[in-house]
Amino acid sequence: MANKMGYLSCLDTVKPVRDAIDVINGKWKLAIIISLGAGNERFTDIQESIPGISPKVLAKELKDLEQHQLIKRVVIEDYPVKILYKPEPYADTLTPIIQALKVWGLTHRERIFSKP
Amino acid sequence: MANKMGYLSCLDTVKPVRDAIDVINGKWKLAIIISLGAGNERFTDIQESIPGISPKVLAKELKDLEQHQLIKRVVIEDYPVKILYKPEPYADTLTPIIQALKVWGLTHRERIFSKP
DNA sequence: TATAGTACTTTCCTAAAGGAAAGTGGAATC
DNA sequence: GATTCCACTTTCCTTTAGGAAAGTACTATA
Repeated sequence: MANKMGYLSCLDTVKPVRDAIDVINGKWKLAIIISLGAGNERFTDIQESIPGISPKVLAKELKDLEQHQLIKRVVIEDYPVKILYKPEPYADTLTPIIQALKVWGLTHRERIFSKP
Repeated sequence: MANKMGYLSCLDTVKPVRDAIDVINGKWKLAIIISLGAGNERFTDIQESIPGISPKVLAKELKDLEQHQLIKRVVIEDYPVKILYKPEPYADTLTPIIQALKVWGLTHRERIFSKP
């Protein structure tokens, strides 16, 4: 039996792209990964390195990223206790995505400012 | 004067990445670009090629993408009138992002299913 | 004793995203 | 005359994202 669809299938690309988007969705997740990648480890440092993020949102996104095994929360039993967030090696696999978005964002901004 | 920040700056990456995310945000925009890239042009074809998308959402996202000059809406004055959506050349610049997301999505899914 | 820092949580609120279902208006087809 | 196709729109509703501001529990420091 022949298939009856009049449209062209694109599921082999749409589905994995959607899977990726479901993990790194929202305004903040990649920014947090980038900040950790730059070396920030403390809650307050991460917060200050990302302009506009509130502590509530940061706390929630950190939990999400931990669940996806992209970062880990490390408790250092000093006095006082220190809490560090570190990227897991798995977070490195996001580098191509971050790079592609960075390049595109830069040229897009150029385009917008150069042709009004 | 020295700077007083205790955190590491990552704005040179965070800002362009956020710019890009602001354009391709949501669950559907990249899927639509992919569908058009695969050759779908008609509203109903696009809708059927992307499982789960509703006509309301599709109509809204198409308008967004047109405003960002990533696609164009073409009216063909036949009887009856035909409406075609075509990707602009600028949409091709998203290919590296789509590719990176596709690759990541595929390996992520493998990872999830192979290690429970 | 007072102030400051750390890592959050809590409350309250608004806006945006998005799903479900039905409807619309024309033209074509049965 | 009725149904179907196309490209949407409209309405209603729920969920999610996210901002603002204040609070908390602990410790350290002046």
